[in-house]
Amino acid sequence: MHWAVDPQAGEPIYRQLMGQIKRGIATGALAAGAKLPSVRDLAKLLVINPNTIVKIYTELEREGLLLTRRGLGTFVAGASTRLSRAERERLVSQRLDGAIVEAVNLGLTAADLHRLLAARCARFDCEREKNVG
Amino acid sequence: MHWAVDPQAGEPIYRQLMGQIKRGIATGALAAGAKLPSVRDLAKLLVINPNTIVKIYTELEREGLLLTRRGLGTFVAGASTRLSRAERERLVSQRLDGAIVEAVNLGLTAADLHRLLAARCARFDCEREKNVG
Amino acid sequence: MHWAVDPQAGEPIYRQLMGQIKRGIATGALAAGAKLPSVRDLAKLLVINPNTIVKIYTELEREGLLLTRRGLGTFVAGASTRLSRAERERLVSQRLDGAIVEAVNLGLTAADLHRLLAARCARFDCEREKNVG
Amino acid sequence: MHWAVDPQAGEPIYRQLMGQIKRGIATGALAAGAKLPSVRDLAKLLVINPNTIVKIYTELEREGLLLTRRGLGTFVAGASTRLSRAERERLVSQRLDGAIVEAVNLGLTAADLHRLLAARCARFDCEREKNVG
DNA sequence: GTGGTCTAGACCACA
DNA sequence: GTGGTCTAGACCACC
Repeated sequence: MHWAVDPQAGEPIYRQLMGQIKRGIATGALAAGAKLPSVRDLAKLLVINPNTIVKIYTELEREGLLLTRRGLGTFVAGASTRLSRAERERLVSQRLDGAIVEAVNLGLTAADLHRLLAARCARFDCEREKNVG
Repeated sequence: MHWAVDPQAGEPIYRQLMGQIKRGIATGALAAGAKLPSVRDLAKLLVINPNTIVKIYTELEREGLLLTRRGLGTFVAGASTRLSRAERERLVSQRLDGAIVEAVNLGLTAADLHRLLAARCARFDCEREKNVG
Repeated sequence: MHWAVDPQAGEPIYRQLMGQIKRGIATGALAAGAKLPSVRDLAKLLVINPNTIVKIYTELEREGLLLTRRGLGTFVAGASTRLSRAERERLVSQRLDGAIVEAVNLGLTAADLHRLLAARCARFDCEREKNVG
Repeated sequence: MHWAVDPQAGEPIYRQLMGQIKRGIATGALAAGAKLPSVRDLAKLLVINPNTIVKIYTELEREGLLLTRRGLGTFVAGASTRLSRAERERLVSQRLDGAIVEAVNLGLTAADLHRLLAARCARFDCEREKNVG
């Protein structure tokens, strides 16, 4: 896993890093059960404050993506600790709504959206295979 | 023009709305010379603070996209720069990528995503008709 | 609403205060839509660090009990923003499990538990009526 | 004696287990002179660090509740102080109160609570039989 | 005025 | 060693 944040970017550091971890888990770069760097190590590596890492790990644990065991460290959670089906679909739908509004405002149709979605899904599978293979 | 902001979204209200106006101009939904809603009308419609609208109009006027004529209202300035098709698809694809990462993390498949997308598009059309009709 | 925390207690300050707010909402002392004290005001009142209040409000917003609107303040959320039925039952069941384990270890039976539960529910309704009435 | 700890609970593991032993002694489930599991057996059973067990046994010995005899194991010391019925019901009621507050906040009724309690009690009995049988 | 983010550094509890 | 909590104080963005 390659760690990097840009403190100068408009997006807050903690949000950049959360996205990075989420993508890592989604693509398989961070497998279930894998141990994440300790709070202090990651803070030192990225030259940011440890509390910022604490915030990120805490937030991702609340979302069910990470598990933390005191004195041991923080780990990638398995799929077992996840939310209900309806809850998960609601979260994804929220994201899709953002894409739909964007598309409508830019003059794209529902058909365009489905085409783009298929294209991005395909590309996403490619990244995943690299990590698995 | 379809106006919508989400006060709960991470993106600040004023930025959501500025983006919407810029995109409206980019796609032609807001033609050169078109009149924008008055500050108080738009504030009432979106249930947000009128000062927020004032800030947006002022900022866009500073950027040269809008023109304010005392006592008449705010209008789209001439010579709007339309985005290319590829550019617009790139913006929408970014949003879709966010939805895909979320979906993979939550154990949903590409098929699930297409199903949810279709459902949300349908619902979005319904809401739109209510506003138009 | 009466605010009080004990920095000397074993339970962390933020957890004490979270419980207090939850009980306030549950009993009706904090009605839906009510505005909570600002981060700075509450911190000054309780003589604790503002960041501790921020942590509490953030956590309760994640749980869907509070809503925060930037520049306006933090408010008690309505019942509409709540979780799915299954999700809510899961959260409550976790608490009940704790009570069951405690009961078994102390030699109480399932019948005892139901009797105690009925008694505590009754007492809880009384508190609620005081706030409503 | 039914042994169980939850590494994800807010309460630290060592405190959960210490409470369990104290309650076992209080109710008589662990009679005076009874032998406790060996450090490594209990650690393996609960999938926790053996050092944690050592810490608990040492602390309880310091409190005079346990006695360690080299090469033989750890035993319950004499003259255990049993809690009164009222005292035990009070401890369980505290746990139930937590469940009630959570339930009210999540919009569940007293009837829901009783239903969930019955369901969890039933499930708990099943697990118990598996361990006994 | 409001909350959001981040830093620096302390002390504690846990495994 | 690990994470958890809290303080003090900074600067920013938002309404």
